[in-house]
Amino acid sequence: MDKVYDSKLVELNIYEYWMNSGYFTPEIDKTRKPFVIIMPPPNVTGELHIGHALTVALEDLMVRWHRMKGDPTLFLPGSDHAGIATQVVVEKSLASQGITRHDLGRELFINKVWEWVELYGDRIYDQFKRLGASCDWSRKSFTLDSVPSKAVRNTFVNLYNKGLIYRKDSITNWCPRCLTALSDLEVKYKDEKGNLYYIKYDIENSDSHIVIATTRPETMLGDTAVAVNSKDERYKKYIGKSVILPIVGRRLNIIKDSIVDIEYGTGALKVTPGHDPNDFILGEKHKLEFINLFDANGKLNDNAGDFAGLSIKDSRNEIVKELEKLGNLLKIEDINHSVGHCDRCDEVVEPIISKQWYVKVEPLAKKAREVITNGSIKIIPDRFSKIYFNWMDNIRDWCISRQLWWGHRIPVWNCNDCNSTIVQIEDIENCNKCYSNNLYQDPDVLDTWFSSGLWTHSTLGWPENTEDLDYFYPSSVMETGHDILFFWVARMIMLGIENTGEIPFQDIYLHGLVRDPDGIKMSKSKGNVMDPLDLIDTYGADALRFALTTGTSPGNDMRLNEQKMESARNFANKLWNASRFVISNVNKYDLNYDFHSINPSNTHDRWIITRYLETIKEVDRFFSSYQFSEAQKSIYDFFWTEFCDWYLEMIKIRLRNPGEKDAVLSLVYILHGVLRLLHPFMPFITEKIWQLLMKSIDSQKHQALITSSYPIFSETDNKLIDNDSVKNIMIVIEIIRAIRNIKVDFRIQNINNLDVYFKSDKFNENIIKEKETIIHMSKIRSFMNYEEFASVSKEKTVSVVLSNCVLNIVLPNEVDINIEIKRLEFEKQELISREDGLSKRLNDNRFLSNAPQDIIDKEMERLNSIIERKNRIEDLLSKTINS
RNA sequence: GGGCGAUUAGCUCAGCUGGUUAGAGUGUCUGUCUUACACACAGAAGGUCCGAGGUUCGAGUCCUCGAUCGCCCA
Repeated sequence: MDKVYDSKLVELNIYEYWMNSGYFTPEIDKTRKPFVIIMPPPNVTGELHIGHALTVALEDLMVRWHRMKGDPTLFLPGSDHAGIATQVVVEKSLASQGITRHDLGRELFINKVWEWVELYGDRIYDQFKRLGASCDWSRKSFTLDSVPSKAVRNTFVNLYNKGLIYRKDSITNWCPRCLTALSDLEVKYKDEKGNLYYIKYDIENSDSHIVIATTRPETMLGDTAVAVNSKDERYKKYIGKSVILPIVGRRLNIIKDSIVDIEYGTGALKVTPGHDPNDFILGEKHKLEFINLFDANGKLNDNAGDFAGLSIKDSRNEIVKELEKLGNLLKIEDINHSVGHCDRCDEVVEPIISKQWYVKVEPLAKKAREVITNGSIKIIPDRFSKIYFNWMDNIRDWCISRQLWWGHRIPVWNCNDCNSTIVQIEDIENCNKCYSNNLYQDPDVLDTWFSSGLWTHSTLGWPENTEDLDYFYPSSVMETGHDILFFWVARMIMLGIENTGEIPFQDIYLHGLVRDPDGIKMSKSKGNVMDPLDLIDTYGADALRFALTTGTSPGNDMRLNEQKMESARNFANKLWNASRFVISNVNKYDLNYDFHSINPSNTHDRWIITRYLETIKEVDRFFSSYQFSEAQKSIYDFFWTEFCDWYLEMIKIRLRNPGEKDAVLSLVYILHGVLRLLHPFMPFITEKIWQLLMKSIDSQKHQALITSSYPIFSETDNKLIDNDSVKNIMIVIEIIRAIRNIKVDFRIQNINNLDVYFKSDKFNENIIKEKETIIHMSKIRSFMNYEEFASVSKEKTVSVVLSNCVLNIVLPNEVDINIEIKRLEFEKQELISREDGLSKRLNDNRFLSNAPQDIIDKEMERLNSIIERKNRIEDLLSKTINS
């Protein structure tokens, strides 16, 4: 084994070994409940980013834990066609050759996208493999594969037939760059600086006028009314009259509506039903005319008169100029307002009227709400339930049609001859009614999230009643980022219940965002992304995974930086070297490693095994309650501090003695356990070491770590729990620490020239047994019982009072008695203040009558031990002063 | 406007049924190449747990109010 662990030499081989051995594919065993995670599908042409790395780290650790616990475990991978994103990428590439998708036409363009998918589609899978994701690749799925596509059509047709999908002319968010409708969720509102334009609308046949204020003056071309609040004294008199729309000259009625906010702007509202969601509602209510100003390419259309052909952005300037010229523009104010942007391309979204397909969500949402309320599905962390309810309770219909080419085409045909609309699962040649073949399919495709919403069951074969669907559905955990709770998780619940009648998963685990070292969201445009593949190259996949799950809690954002990566890599190296040490010792012995019969007699071994078993219990508890970071920390602390820093050092002297088989057995026992404990967090290095360890203890048979058993505390382990050994080792550690401290305090070089004497009322025997350990680890010359102390010069002696014994340390030089008194006084003061606090509590009747007995006992014990120590120090002080 | 979260050591964060002297990583300072590991070892310093009330024998932890920052929804 090399002195430094090199992840590059290990990871690829190990992954191939697992994959070729078929460890990722579960065996269906109907007598056992499977553990299933269906991976959130990444964009098929996307690249691995740090969010994926976190997702894999968390999912794979759950998956590996369950697999090792013996559950039939399925981790199902797949990818998403990502409608807009993929289409935009391919369009960009075509643009570099001067071609647009319209030049190619729909069919050729889609072929181009498929070519792209063929070329890059596997890249993201290869990247997931580098992270160590133990997915069942034989079951991988793509949203445009035939089964998921069939699921999409079935769902659409079912919902349509139930009246839950409908088509309607309505006001929709529309992205002028992507040239498609968007759902409400795909619009992100940002506070921005803008202007409030005050425009004068002259009252017809009158000298007076009304001033309206607007942030989007260009939409005035589509105004069809002016609305005021009937309680507004300023405008009451104008209700029922008309104004003349500047530039256009159209006559607009002045209507009243209580929705108009008297306080906002001038209190008079221009009503543009074609281009504002609120005005749309007003328009329907008051039966106003709806004027659409934009064409499908985001330019102003003929309804804009002289402005036709301008882009939306340009039209604002032109119209403002014109209003100014006409003297209708009174003033421009700076304001902050909330502006909707396209989630995908960040362009300002325009509300326009168009014919779109919608899902009537309310009936679905009702059931989806219920399964959280009644606990059928649990959200971790729980606080996201509230956010979920809040959304479900204010839900609006979901616009699912997109004016794109790449995606699931809507299964709706119209007959040009008889005008009928046919909605069905299978492609159609002839009209159902008139048998005409003069049909055309709805040109739109479905929102990508529509197919993603079926992911929990479409990946398992639905709508067919497959064995996979029967066995693996519903899945165990849906693990994903909290940012897509509505987009995805909520819709999977709605559609999962709708399609299968069952919940799609039992638990939802939501993770936070990975941010850059300054806490800023990573983005390519900001240039602050940390590339997971670079991090893997530099530090190893294990280190990346470990770093991503260190010190985090569910749902909370985390920052990643190089220090964390280094720290994780250092831990891997520590594991490597400790294992190197263990294995090198194993090779010196010919032992029978039967871990079931382990029962060492030495205190060191009994102590470390007890601590190991306690760690197992803790880890199991943390894993079961989704506290992965805490589980990881338990293992880290046990391994590094107790096992490496103390146990390994302690037994080094024993290992010099060739008869010490128990020490080697215990070493291997613990390492064997630690590797299994750590495997879900650091799969590669643990598997590699496992192979080396297994080879060294038994070259005949060895199983892979990935399929070995996760350590679990069992009843038979109880006999190995030895609290007396723990107590003894605590005393030994306290003694060693105290001696080391004195050596530093008195600036004694690290040479073995000190004699230390000790005295203990209760533990003399136990301490003397550990004499060699103490000498070795504190690097002193001798360690003896107090009786032999008489002959030693008191001037050179420093005394330390510990909780269970007193040490007298003889230094090479005389000790300044004043410094010694000061040191003892300081300790005494500290003990007195603690004693005061404790005795106050223990004299308080309210504490005694209310606190549970075990707490009172504990406090009592502490107080006694403090008093005892204090007395010893006082004793020492009086002797020191009097000598 | 409504909701959620965060505020704990210089920095980044844990701390999930309220109970020792509040922890870790990292950084800083002092030593050490002690034959598993300098990606290491030994030791040290460093905290009014955002503020103010309250509940309780006991509060970083529970409740109320407030401050600052962030996020979500409208």
